[in-house]
Amino acid sequence: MTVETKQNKKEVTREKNQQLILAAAEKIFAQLGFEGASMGMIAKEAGVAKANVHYYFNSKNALYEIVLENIVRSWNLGLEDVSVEDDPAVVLYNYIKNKIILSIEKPVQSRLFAIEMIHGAPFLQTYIRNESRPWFREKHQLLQAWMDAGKMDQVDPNHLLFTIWSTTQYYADFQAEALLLLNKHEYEESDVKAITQSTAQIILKGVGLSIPQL
Amino acid sequence: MTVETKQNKKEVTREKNQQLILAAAEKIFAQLGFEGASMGMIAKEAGVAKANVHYYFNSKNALYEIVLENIVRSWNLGLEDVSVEDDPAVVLYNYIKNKIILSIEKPVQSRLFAIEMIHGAPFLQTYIRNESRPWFREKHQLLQAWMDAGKMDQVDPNHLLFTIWSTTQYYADFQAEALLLLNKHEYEESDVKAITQSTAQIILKGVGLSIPQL
DNA sequence: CTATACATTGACCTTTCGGTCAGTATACGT
DNA sequence: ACGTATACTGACCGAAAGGTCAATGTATAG
Repeated sequence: MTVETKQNKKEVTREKNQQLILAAAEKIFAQLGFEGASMGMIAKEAGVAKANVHYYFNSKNALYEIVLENIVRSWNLGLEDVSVEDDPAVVLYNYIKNKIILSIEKPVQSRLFAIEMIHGAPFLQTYIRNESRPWFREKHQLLQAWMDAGKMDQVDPNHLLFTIWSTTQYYADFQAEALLLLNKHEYEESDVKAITQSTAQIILKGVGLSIPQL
Repeated sequence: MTVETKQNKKEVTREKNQQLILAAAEKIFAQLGFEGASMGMIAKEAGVAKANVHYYFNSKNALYEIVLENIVRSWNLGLEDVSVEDDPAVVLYNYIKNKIILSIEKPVQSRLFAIEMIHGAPFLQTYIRNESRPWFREKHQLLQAWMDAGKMDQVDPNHLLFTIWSTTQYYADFQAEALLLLNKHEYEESDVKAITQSTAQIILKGVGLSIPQL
């Protein structure tokens, strides 16, 4: 028997219920917004009593904040170990591809983040200021270095990043619009391929790169 | 004295208050979402009694629906009188430019539409199915015709339209994020120019066109 | 086995919401 | 000037929300 495998039943239950509540909260919040969601609905979705949700997470505000920060932490990844030496075409292609996959697989999280931004980032303001901004500046410099080295066109790095984010997140946030206009009930595997191909083609060619051969 | 200038005071007041309420509703709904907004807040913002809001608009649902439909009607413009004979570079550049101007000038409306889509388009579903879809198909054919004529690259027309929408609306919907990362309090005239330039450059070049000289 | 600390819950409290209504004020037609 | 249709409002209602709490159940330590 491996070490550390043993956990007492209380800890297991605690962990399980917290995860259950967090998952339920993510879903309900994204579906109905912060005000539209109720602690009762979250409790029901998680399969626990309402008072028990308050036992683990003091208030609705606290629960919402934890859900949001979890999401931001998992989304703010990508472009981590990249240097000026790398090929921008490969790096950007993979970044776009991963963002699209994330949008298709975790649309609920993307939408929750979008709602927070639309409302003016009341909960995430300081997080973005302190955590996202340094990351953003770093990537700005990386892109600028590539441009200065003549590896890609001169484009405002800020807006290039915004363009990548907006185009990829669109398929999660505006899924309802996209599916209605495409006359589909859900994205299929072929759609994901087409989205990735089209988006990468436009953006990469748009900055003087071409889709890398894999 | 010009004809038709004369209106009785009641009609004037009626029209004025309705507009006041609609403007207030647009603002409050966009700021707080449907559930977050309250009829009391809308009344206060409009400077009338809550019961008076119900006098003009029967229910919160009805008010929200009217606000939404007004927005969609004014946003679904552009690309109207375009034919295959026109230059895609000019047409797309103007379309992008106008969408960006609209996003900067009416961010509240853009956000309200975004919230509706994020929630799965509960109110606008039939409108999009019946009104937007034919428009969408038409523009799809227009783009396809340009591509078949060799006037621009072969790209999925659906995703090209989605790309234009997402990149332009980003600056309204995610204004909080953009401004925080750019370390600004509001967009300036120079930003609008830069946004238009960068976005048009990437997208137009991305589909084999170049920014038209005006 | 027993005591204790933790987990869970139904019942309850206060506040706020959408909506109603009876009554008052105001502008217009006669 | 007067009566009527329209505009407007304060007061009120039931429902539902977030949150609290005392009481009960349950797993672990000694």
